[in-house]
Amino acid sequence: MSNNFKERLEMAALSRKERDRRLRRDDILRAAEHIFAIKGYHKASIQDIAKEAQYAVGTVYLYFKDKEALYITLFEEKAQGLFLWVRDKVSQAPGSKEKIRVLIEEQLSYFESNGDFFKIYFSERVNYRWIIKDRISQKTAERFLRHIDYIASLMKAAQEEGVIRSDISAKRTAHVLASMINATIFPWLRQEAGKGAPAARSGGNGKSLKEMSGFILDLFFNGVKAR
Amino acid sequence: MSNNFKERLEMAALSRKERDRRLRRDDILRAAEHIFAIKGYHKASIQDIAKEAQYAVGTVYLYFKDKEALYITLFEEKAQGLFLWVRDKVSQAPGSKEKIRVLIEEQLSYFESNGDFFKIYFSERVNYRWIIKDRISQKTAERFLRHIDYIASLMKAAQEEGVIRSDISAKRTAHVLASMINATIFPWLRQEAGKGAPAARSGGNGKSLKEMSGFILDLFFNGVKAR
DNA sequence: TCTATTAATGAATTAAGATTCATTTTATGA
DNA sequence: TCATAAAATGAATCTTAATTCATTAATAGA
Repeated sequence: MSNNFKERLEMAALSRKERDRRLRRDDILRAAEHIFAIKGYHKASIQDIAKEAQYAVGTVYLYFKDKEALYITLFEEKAQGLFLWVRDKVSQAPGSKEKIRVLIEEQLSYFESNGDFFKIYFSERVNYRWIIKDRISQKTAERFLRHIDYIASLMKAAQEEGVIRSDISAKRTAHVLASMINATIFPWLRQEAGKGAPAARSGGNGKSLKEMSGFILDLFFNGVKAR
Repeated sequence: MSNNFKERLEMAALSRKERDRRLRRDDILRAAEHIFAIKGYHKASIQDIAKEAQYAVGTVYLYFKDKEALYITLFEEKAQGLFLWVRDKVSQAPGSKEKIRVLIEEQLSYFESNGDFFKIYFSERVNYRWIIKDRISQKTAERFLRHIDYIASLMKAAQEEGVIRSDISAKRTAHVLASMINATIFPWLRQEAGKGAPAARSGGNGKSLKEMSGFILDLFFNGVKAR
């Protein structure tokens, strides 16, 4: 959780006690992340999470209202981290085409180094639950749509720069790009799924996840037509 | 359930009693389809389903071993229907390019006329659950991968015909196409999600789902690059 | 019409796991 | 060191909903 500069600053400003509390809370979040990644939301029990974090069941409730709140907090913090990370990197890239390249590359890169969150993200976020009303679905849908809006703004800029076609909706294009990223992760995830964190190791096609960004960029820009 | 020719033939061959039993089973499946679509697997209770089907709770158990079996049966039958439908239509199309067009179009078309299954499919199938081990995840993953393999075979053929590029993996391309279809459904689904079955009505962009196949085909073949 | 057989019913039972809270442990500071 | 407050514990409780099964209703054949 406290993994970026801003948060470290915040931490320093807290009292000893508050800092302690934050540390324990983060222990629990970390444990939850791991358990949710392995079992999924419904199969993960508070017992499992408490054991993993080496606390008693009751302690978990001292830090989180209930299981749902624990899940949502975890998801929000991690997703926030992903989006801040990606936006930061993209903002540093020069032109539109380069921004798109960086977007793809850094999103994959973040996933590659956050194995457990990665699994959670994929088993929930992609879960097109616009239909269903519970709090978790609401939150994940919100987050996702905000990300799509951001990508759409990049697309818009790229259209204005004449880098991509202007005869297609920026938002729809954003959806397509986001999906292409997922699609490419798919087969990679399967082989990695065998065991442990998917991070770092090089996959069946001898490629790390990040290395696939070229493939996505190519397909996104040029399509599949033979030339 | 009994919605195709083959099944109607099978029905005719059964005894009165067996036919009766099949009819009731289908009542329950139909009710389950609706309830699962509204609430999702976990929130849907057997009570809900029984009430919807106008049977008692116990009756449901006369026809299905448990909730999981009910769900899997439903999913399998519907997914089977989708894939048979699509394959049939595709097989009637002439060249590779045309087959791909028909694939996209008919998949959208099937969804458009099977609203509830459509919701279930999207809230479960896309749920990249390679990670998680329960029976439902296994089944949906299996089905999905079989479909991907089928699409990959179309891609392979298209490569051999020189219709699409040969420097990219057919399977990865299949994943990308499948995802593009989903991506396009996304925004459409959101507006439709408001209420009722998503079928038939024309969406916010004034387009029915099926009408979007042109957009997908274009993007898939030509990419987004300005020309 | 009258059994016997089969099917349907839904109240009662189980199961699983989330949540509480009285008790115990640890930390603080006088 | 001791008294007090804060934090942690985990067995007991509560919830929710799946599953069962003794009872009732429907059906079929004699």
